[in-house]
Amino acid sequence: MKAVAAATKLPMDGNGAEGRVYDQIHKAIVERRLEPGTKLGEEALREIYGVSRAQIRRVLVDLSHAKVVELRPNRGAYVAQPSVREARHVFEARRAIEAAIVERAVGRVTEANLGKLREIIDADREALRRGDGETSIKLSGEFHLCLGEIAGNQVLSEILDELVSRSSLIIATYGQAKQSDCSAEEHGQLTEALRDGDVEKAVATMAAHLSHIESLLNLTSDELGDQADLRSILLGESGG
Amino acid sequence: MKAVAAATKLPMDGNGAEGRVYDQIHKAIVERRLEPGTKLGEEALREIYGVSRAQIRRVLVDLSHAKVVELRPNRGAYVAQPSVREARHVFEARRAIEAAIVERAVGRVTEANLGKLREIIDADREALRRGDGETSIKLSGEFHLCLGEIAGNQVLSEILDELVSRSSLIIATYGQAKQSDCSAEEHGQLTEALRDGDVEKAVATMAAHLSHIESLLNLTSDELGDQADLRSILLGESGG
DNA sequence: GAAATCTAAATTGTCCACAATTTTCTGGAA
DNA sequence: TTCCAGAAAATTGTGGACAATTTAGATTTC
Repeated sequence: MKAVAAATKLPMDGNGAEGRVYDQIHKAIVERRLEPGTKLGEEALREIYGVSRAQIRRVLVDLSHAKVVELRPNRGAYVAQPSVREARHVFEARRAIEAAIVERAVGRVTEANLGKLREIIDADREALRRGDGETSIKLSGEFHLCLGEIAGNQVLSEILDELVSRSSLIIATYGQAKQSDCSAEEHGQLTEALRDGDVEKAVATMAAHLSHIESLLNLTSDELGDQADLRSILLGESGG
Repeated sequence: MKAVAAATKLPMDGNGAEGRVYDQIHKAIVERRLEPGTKLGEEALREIYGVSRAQIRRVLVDLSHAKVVELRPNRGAYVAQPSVREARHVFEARRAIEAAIVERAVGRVTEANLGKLREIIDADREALRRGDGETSIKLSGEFHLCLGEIAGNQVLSEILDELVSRSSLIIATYGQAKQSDCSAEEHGQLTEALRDGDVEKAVATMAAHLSHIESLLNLTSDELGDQADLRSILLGESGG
């Protein structure tokens, strides 16, 4: 159950102190322990991780390339706050990329692969059962990355890695509090289609799945999620 | 005719000295003035551009994220040498990405867009006529990036930017010396399909076009192009 | 002569002090 | 009180000095 996350080599994976710092910050962002917009001060990070500021700066540059951190010149690094437009574009890109991945995966999937996928789905169901949304989201991402690995195209996998990470940030920004998560069920259907070698069904299921996730987001506002939330809360609940 | 290249904002575009250095090195690599595998020494670059070594290092990190430079720890920066496998994966990824881009472009293209595309094609034909392969290749890439802009999805555009740059490096590494370039003709067909709003034809033309480019490469060897070239030259021309 | 070993030079990696910029704090005027 | 200007503090940006590593060259050995 060690996961699939580190499947495709990130810029600095595990290499020395910088790799460790990169992994920890990246993980904290993707797992939504760091809220979008949070300032990542160099001195604070230096103290936390006990490395030099130069190393922190290098890590922040790498994280900014992964699009989970935004570097504002002379003003520091912040956990990225994807715009509504960016959110839509990311999901559209995922539909394109993952369609291609699923197409390839159908012709290459092995029994071992199917077992791995089912394992992730089961763990996801278990997490949902006990109300562990945190773990569920992580496992859901893992399912997609695992599919990327099965497809056997490193370039597509790396693109997918980035898009899945960004999706986490997007859900953190625009996800509704009360969110019925049907990922496990849809992942199950996808796995069945894969087992049956049914390309069309697999591709269609993936497309529907991604659109479903996107439809659960609050992407109506032109600005940040917070504002939209505020308005809908004030208009809807206390009746102005 | 200023081009479309700087359409999507790269990590450091134009910003200060670093942006200038980034652009110049990136351009030199993509335009094949720097051979794959060339060492990019920090001291040499520092002297050439008259900036500090720290700035050079930052630029090299950025270029490595763009996959046109490879950073080998403790050994320096080198112009990337894509493997055969990577080359195949890049073109496969391009088929996926550009199919999505063309799909979107069909519903959004304006007369002005079509004019711009035809302009690029005409310039390309003109370059080919006078045997200027250098310019032709650049314009060919520009055509694809322009299409990306028309599609209006920033995420897809940025992915495409990277893949087009990498394609240049791939062609530099595996392209045959004598290469019949039909890009302009195929770009013309694509533009017509776009004008007619014929999604299927446009997507099919793009897929065929990319496969055509890939088929002109020498991707038979398991290793670097140089070795394959050497063998085929020795076996084919002087008859061992 | 070829391979291996040691030495010297060159190159990359790291840290620290200082400069430049932004942010925060303070005080005063409307 | 609210707004604005100026000073102080905090933060980011930059360059250079030094350490660590790699590369190239010379010497020795078989």
